[in-house]
Amino acid sequence: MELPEVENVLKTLPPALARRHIRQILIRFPERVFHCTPAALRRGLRGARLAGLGRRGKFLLFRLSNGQALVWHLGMSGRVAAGPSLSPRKHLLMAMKLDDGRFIKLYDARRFGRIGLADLRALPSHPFFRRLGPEYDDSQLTVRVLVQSTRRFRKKSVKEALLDQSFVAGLGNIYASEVLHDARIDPRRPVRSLSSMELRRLLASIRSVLDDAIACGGTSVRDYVDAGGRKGGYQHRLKVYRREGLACLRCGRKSGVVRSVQSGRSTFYCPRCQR
DNA sequence: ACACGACCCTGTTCGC
DNA sequence: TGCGAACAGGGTCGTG
Repeated sequence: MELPEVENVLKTLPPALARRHIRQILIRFPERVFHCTPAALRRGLRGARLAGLGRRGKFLLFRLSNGQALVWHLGMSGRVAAGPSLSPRKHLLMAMKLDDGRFIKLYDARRFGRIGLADLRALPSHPFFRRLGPEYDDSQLTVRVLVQSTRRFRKKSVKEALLDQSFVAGLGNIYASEVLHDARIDPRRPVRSLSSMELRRLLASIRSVLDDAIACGGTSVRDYVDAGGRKGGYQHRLKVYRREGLACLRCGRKSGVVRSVQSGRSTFYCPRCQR
């Protein structure tokens, strides 16, 4: 679940859920609660009123009127659903019963996700967020900031830097490959070796690819669905991700897209037009 | 101070 | 068809 998918999950949760009071909390995988005890999470949520939704990087925020927020990182397989009953219970991570009788249900098949409670006024210092880099659309994020940031990385490739949430928050494995193809940069290049002109292209591509993906409702390459159970549409726009052996959609090179592995994760790129 | 691999899980797809 | 291996929108921790 990357930034565009999280963004679409929050956009597709029924707005009517906000302003409802939380009556009951069910936590089925207490080992997935971090930085506070499950009891403290329960105490923070019970009786509170939902005040809106937010996002920071890949974290989804359920803002509460008591100044706190339920924070959820969806991991690889997080899903959310709202409805009149608790079923289905398979892979249910936690649920909140609201005062209109409906449930907000958080699912996590692989249990890589994390939930926690954060004080909204101190969000940046919360352990979940302390090391997060800038949002992709933050006006404070400039080429100059990126140039400065690349100096921290001794050996890291530009692909690995894009996956590092302290560089820019929100990119994951699909969009890292797509962004680098859009920017015509070889993913294996040491990020330190990029010129400021290349970083300018990289930043522009981060913004355009993520904006497009959000507008398309995210990428459903496997089983991602939004809060309404609907698939995204960006999988039809992917230029390289999971297109190994197929022609490059930009330069036309036959069997152009190559798959390699970096830090144990697949990278897809065109060796002709990405340099 | 870094870089790397192992590890946490379940589900689906692939190759023999 | 069966069965194990490989792989999957992620991140943290221990080790060298």
